[in-house]
This record gives sequence, structure tokens and C-alpha cells, in this order.
Amino acid sequence: MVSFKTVNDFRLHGGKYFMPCISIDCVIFGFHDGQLKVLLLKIANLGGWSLPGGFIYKDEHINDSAHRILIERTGLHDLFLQQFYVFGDPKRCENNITKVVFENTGINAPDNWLLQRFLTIGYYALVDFKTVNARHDLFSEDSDWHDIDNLPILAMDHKNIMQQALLTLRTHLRYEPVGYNLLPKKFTMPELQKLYETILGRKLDRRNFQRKMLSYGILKRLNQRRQGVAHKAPYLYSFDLRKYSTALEEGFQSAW
Amino acid sequence: MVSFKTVNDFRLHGGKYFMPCISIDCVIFGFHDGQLKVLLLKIANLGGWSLPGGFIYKDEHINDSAHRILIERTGLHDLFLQQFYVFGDPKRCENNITKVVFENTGINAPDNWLLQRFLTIGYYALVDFKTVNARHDLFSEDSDWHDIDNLPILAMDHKNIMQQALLTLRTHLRYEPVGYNLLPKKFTMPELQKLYETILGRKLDRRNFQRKMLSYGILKRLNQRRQGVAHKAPYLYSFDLRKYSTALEEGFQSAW
DNA sequence: AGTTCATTGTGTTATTGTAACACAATCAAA
DNA sequence: TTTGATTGTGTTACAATAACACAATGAACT
Repeated sequence: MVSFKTVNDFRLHGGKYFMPCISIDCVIFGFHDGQLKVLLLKIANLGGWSLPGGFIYKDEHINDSAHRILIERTGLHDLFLQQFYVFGDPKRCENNITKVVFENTGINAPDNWLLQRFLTIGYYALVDFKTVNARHDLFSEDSDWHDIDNLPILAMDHKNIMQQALLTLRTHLRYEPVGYNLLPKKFTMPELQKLYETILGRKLDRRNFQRKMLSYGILKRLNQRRQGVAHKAPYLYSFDLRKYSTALEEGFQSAW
Repeated sequence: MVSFKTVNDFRLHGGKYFMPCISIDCVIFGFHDGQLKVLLLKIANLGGWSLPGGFIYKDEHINDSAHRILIERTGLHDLFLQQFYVFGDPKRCENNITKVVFENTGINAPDNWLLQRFLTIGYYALVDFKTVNARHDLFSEDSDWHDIDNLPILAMDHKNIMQQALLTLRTHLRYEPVGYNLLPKKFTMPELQKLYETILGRKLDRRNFQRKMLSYGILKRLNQRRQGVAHKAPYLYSFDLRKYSTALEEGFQSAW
């Protein structure tokens, strides 16, 4: 892996190390306080926010690039990560950040690799909010979680990318297990239900939810209850990782 | 659109017009004689077959590129076409066709755009077998349909791309309507069932299939029956395109 | 012209899954 | 000790799915 001392170093010489015209953008979902959140970076010197993203080393598998970017941003190795769409509108880069910066700072480098048209491969990730160690990078002056229904203005087409990711997650939720990467190792049934309700954007019946979740056979009820909570102490559950993985591969429904 | 007189013209100068390092490969599914088929191109002078593919003009939306490639190959404008995955293994191009051809013909151009590492965006398409006018191009000496379970040897990672496309189609079939683009305008219920059975790779109950299909409300039964067939003449159906489109957007199942 | 037979159209029943709802147990706070 | 929101565990009505039966059709055969 190559490291760059300054942003300009990267802007001027990064093209030697990275594939041209293709980037990766990650929509990193976390869950906290009953809210679905996305990790965003505040763009240095420009204001505005962007999705964490990066580029592909010339000999690197694209899925490894996405993992690397995720690890740099969250410190987490164990997370759910999946391609969901390639954004390939030729106009999507008309207001790209490098262009604006070069104009503002008087740099004239029309052939610079970052001024070309870029496609971006959208990945979405599910991470455990509490164990994330959010870090920003050379190009950003801050990183923070934002509620998905209260987003700041995002650069370029990142709002669109984010919305597509959310749609993908919602669809995904209907056919495959979700939760392992978004929740702590141990969690209660109401917490899992709240996660589902948040992603779907509507209330579910408590008793039917429990029955259905248990019927999938991917949960283990532990001989522990959540301590120190008001009201009746709920049982703790954890995912049966082997069965969870199988369900991820095969899906839930079998309509035909 | 640019056209090239010869293959070498394209190989040597195409880089001026196309985005670098990114290609598109299309898995074109058709249905005939109770068999699911894929349209393949026979690679000129090399033997072996490949998926129809192409490149992205520098100012072209990637989805338009895919459409253009499809039209060039099938003559069809009305088809189902969808991105399904980006193949980004850095080793996938080690045996790429241009490399082999350059070695065989003694061309030495190590910086040639086609010798770089390429990502490829996989699209899959569903087309009406009968109305397709299969055409090959400069780089292929033939094009033909092949049964999906009896494929010839495919170049590079095209076998893998094809298998991923099939998996995607199978999954798709479980949650969204499929058929409009694979069947003629008018078709019988047994023909539709055969299509489903072929994609899924197993038999379905005739009566339950019909009940379920009709329950989706995307079919119109016509006041016509298939003529000149042995045994009882089956009714003809067509898709209600408006309801079909709605179902495509919203999906069938609503597990939660 | 009548018979044969694979195929189609339509229906029934048993089983399973989902939606809607009820009540007792629990535990911190009053 | 009482209160009240919350959890654990049902039950019942309804809808969807799976498995199966029989009459109608029409080309092919005698």
C-alpha cells in the first residue's frame, strides 16, 4: 500500500498507483438509538459532506479495495460488504471535488487523472455502530454518523448513491437475514425488531416478529437476560453464525 | 458513434474513444424448445467462444453502452437489461484475447489500451429468441445460441460471469415477474410454466402454477386458443404491461 | 365414425404460514 | 407494596401453498 504525505501529493501522483476512471464509494450503515445512520466525511476546506470512498490499486481486487477503504474508515474487519450498483452517468463528475479545488487554488493540470470522468462502484456495508472507530483522512476534516432521514447536502451524486443503497438494503431485508453486522454479538428480540422496523420504516407486530425470526433457525437464545433495564428483563440472543451464513447464501423465501 | 474498418484499427486506436480499463459483458438469455439459451460469439481466428461485450464511449452513460451493445448484437430495442455485478479480479485479464493475438501476430505494443487490466461490468438481458437477429462483429466469426447446460469453453472468466448471471436470474425469478421479454407477445400457460421450470431447473405443479401466476394480476387471458396443436387447445395469454411494470418495480413477495 | 390418449381447464382438501389479538410474569420506579 | 410499561407465551381467524381428481378437448388412430 502506498501512502501520500499531502493531499496535493496524492492528487498529482496518485495516478501512478491507481486504476484510472474508476472509484469506489461506500455507504456504511450503522444502527444506534433506534436510528439507522450513515457514516459521512466532511470535505476539507470546502464544506459539504461525502460518502467515504477511494480508488483501486492497479493490482488489487476491487472487493479488496472496498474492504481496505472500510477498514481505513471504521477500523473494523468483520463487516458485511456488498457491491450494489455502478454509477455511470457521464455528467456525474462535472462538479467533482478536485476540479473545484484546482480552480480555487489556481492549479492548472487539465490532464490530471482526477479530472477525468469516473465511474463509481457502489458498495454498502453494515457495521456495529458501537465498535466503529470512525476516522477521517487527508481529504476530510471530520467524519460523523448522520441519520438517514436527516442528511446534510452531499457532494456530486452521493445522495443518489445513498438512496440506492437504502433501497437495496430494504430489498435485501425481505429475502435474507440482516442483523449480524449491525448489532452487538448479544442483543434482545426487541432490539432486533427495532432494527427491522427502522430499516423498513414501519411498525411490526412483536409476537409475530418473534415467531417468524425464530422460525428461520438462525438465532440462539442465551441463558441470560439483559440486566438493569426497566420492566421485565428480556432474554439475550445471538446469531448462530453457521446457520446465518447458510441463510445468507440461500435466502429465506422460496416462492417457487 | 465511431466505426472501425479493421480489427487492428480498433485495437490500435480505440483507446481514443473509449474509457480505459472498463468493459461491459452481456449475458443474453433466450428461450427456445424448452431450453434456456445464451448468445455467444465465436472468437475470430482463435477458436473458443466469448460473451458479447464492448466498451464505453467517453461521454456515454454505461447503461446506454450496454443497450448499444445489445442492439448491435440482437437488433432488438425492447428487452430487459440489468447490471448484476462488476468482475474485478486483477488476474482476470492475464489471458486476454488481444494479448494472445498480439503475440501470435508479432505486434509489440506493451502500452496498448487493450493490454491493460480491465474490470468488466456484467449485464444480463432477457430477449425473445424468435425475434432476435443474431449478428457477429469484427472480432467474431460467428454468433450462436447455446444451451446453458451445454456450453463450449469460454474465454477468460466468461464462464464465471455467465454462472453469476444465471444465479441472478434465478433469484430474480423468485421475487419479480419474468417472461415478458423472453416470450412472444402471446403465449400459453404451459409455455410460461415451461419457462419457469427451465430457469429454476425443476418441475412445478401445473394447477398451482396457474393459480399463482394469475393471482399476481399481470396476465390477460385472450379470447383465443393456440391453433393446430395436438390435444386440447390451450388459451393464449399476454402480459398486462402496466401491471407487469408495477410488479417489476415493487416485487412480489412482501415478507414483512 | 368412433375410439384412444395426452393435454388442458377447473375444482377440492389438507397443511402450513400470516395477521390480529389476550393474558400472565417481571422489574424498576413511585 | 403498588403501579405500569414491557416481555414471554399463547390462541384464533384467515390466507397461501401443496397435493391431488375429474371432466373436456381434439388430433391421431382404427
